[in-house]
Amino acid sequence: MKEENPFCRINEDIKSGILEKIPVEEEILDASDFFKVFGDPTRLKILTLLMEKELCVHDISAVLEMQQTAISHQLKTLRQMRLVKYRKEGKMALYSLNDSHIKEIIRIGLEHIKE
Amino acid sequence: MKEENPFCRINEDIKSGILEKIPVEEEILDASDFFKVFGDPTRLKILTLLMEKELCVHDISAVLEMQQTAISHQLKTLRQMRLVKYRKEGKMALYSLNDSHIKEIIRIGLEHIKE
DNA sequence: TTAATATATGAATAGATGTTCATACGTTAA
DNA sequence: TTAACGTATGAACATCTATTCATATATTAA
Repeated sequence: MKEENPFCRINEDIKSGILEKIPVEEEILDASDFFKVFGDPTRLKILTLLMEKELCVHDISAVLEMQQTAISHQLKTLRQMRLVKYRKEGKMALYSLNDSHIKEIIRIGLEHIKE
Repeated sequence: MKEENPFCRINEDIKSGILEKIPVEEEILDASDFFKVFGDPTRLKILTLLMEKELCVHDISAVLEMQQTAISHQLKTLRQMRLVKYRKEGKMALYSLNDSHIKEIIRIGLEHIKE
């Protein structure tokens, strides 16, 4: 009879038991992509700005003192990840937050680092 | 007299007004580093595993079917960011979650992607 | 139309990052 | 001590990514 769990090693049954409880691969990949968005200082700054006020691209780049193209590229990422939405008003594109999860996540993150 | 706000552009007063409301540079950098941890699939898998159960390094690498060194490197990151803690038991290092924020953040992330 | 403004985007580049490989360290058993 | 196990770590490498530069698109005013 085959020996089981000789050391710290788990057997196949326990392994599949644990695997059943955690998110499937696709969910993990989607979630890590989602969190990755918050993992860049520029994007996090943009998000905290938009928590305060709807802003156009130029204003964001002015406040952050960064180039407009850099901001536009990051806004594209934020749009694709559905974290921001925008509306056109004349030449301007006015950006705002898309979703209530965002404020909550940022709040928890800021809380964590203050401990 | 100097013209103000000719287009969408904000002036210096509004700019500093907004800047006062968002986290300072250091907080942004710390928070984005914190979020960055969740932005990698391997680390997110490890965290969801540890949400279920205290585990040793070998078990984690067995369940995730990844090399032990890869897991160890990521555990180092997780330790440095204070997301996990560990205790030694004989040869083994038993890892567990360090902080209640973590479950909450992961829960919100998973909720977001299901929408 | 031309010019100015506001934004978007592709390509290039430099820097960051995750995994692997080799190896070292610490513990326990023989 | 030697051997096996469990873990950690530095270096190398390939991949990813954020910014910059050049440029395109769209809108508005002159």
